[in-house]
Amino acid sequence: MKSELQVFQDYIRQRDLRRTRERERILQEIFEIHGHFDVDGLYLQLKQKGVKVSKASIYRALPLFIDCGLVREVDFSEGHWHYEHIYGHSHHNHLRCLGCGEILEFENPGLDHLEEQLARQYGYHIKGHHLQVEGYCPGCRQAGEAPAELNFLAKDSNDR
Amino acid sequence: MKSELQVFQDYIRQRDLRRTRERERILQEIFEIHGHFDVDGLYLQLKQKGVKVSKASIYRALPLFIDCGLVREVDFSEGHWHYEHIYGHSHHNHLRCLGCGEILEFENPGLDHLEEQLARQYGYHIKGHHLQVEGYCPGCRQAGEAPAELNFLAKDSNDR
DNA sequence: ACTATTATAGTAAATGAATCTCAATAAACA
DNA sequence: TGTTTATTGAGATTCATTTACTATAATAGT
Repeated sequence: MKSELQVFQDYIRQRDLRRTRERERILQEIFEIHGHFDVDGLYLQLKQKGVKVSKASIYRALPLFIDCGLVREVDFSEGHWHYEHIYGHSHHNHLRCLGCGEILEFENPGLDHLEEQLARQYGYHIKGHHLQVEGYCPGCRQAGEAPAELNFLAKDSNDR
Repeated sequence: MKSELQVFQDYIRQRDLRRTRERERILQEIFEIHGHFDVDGLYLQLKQKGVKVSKASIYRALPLFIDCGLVREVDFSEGHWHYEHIYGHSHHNHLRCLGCGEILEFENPGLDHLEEQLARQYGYHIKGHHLQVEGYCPGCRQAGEAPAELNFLAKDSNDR
């Protein structure tokens, strides 16, 4: 399998773009990160290592990485985007705890089938999907299970 | 079934909050909107009708509507949040065209089962999920099916 | 109804993520 | 080596959202 750097270089080559040490250093850093990241964290992490890259360059590089399938947007929370590198990982979705923010990853092959069905049904050419499930982890359940008097929305039995 | 106004009033009553004409007017307007909306559009729509409500009030009211289950965030695109009213509608997901932005709604009962499975597997108390499928609609397919030379990411057969 | 309390509205200022401008730099290539 | 032009960094800018502040008005108690 190509390395992420090779993928990116191929992408660069096929456009009017240029290889630069900044972009490749940013890409390297992203693939050294376990889990999710945001622009600020990435910037600080590079700074701590003495790598001089401006935030503007990070903001400019991310759409390229996304466009060539190396990175994807995970979610927009806390007022900004969170990303993850996806190249070399099988597609997965996220289960997020609304209490502590913990994020678990899980796979759901059933969604492939759903995509096929949607493609047939609506004539779409499906590119992908985002699925995020939210709830409270075992440790946060008590906090999450709001006091009964707040359950004014008398949902029916398929309440989830 | 309770009206959305009643739901909101119950919610208000059970907190330290107060009923105000502004919030109830905003809520009414939201439920008159077909489809998705954003703060700016909602504000203009109210303005056109001669309703004087500040954007700040809209921004302050939305979290309340979301908290009591009347409204939900749909996605963050074009630099701001999009919402929809959900009370009285069965849960659905979105198929969005990356070309023209068209949004189709579809249901997927299979996700209920997924939620149950995740609850069992990880001990989570699941509150809900967001699923968004992306692709190109029949009219935009040609634009979306990028020139072959750009498919440098040699994906395998489960490419979707 | 009158009063006290305090949540809420509106306005404008503040915040902060993301984008853009522009001059200097450095890839790419003849 | 020289030319072309994409890219960088710094700072300014934009724009959605939040906040501070003061006036208002909703609620509860009398």
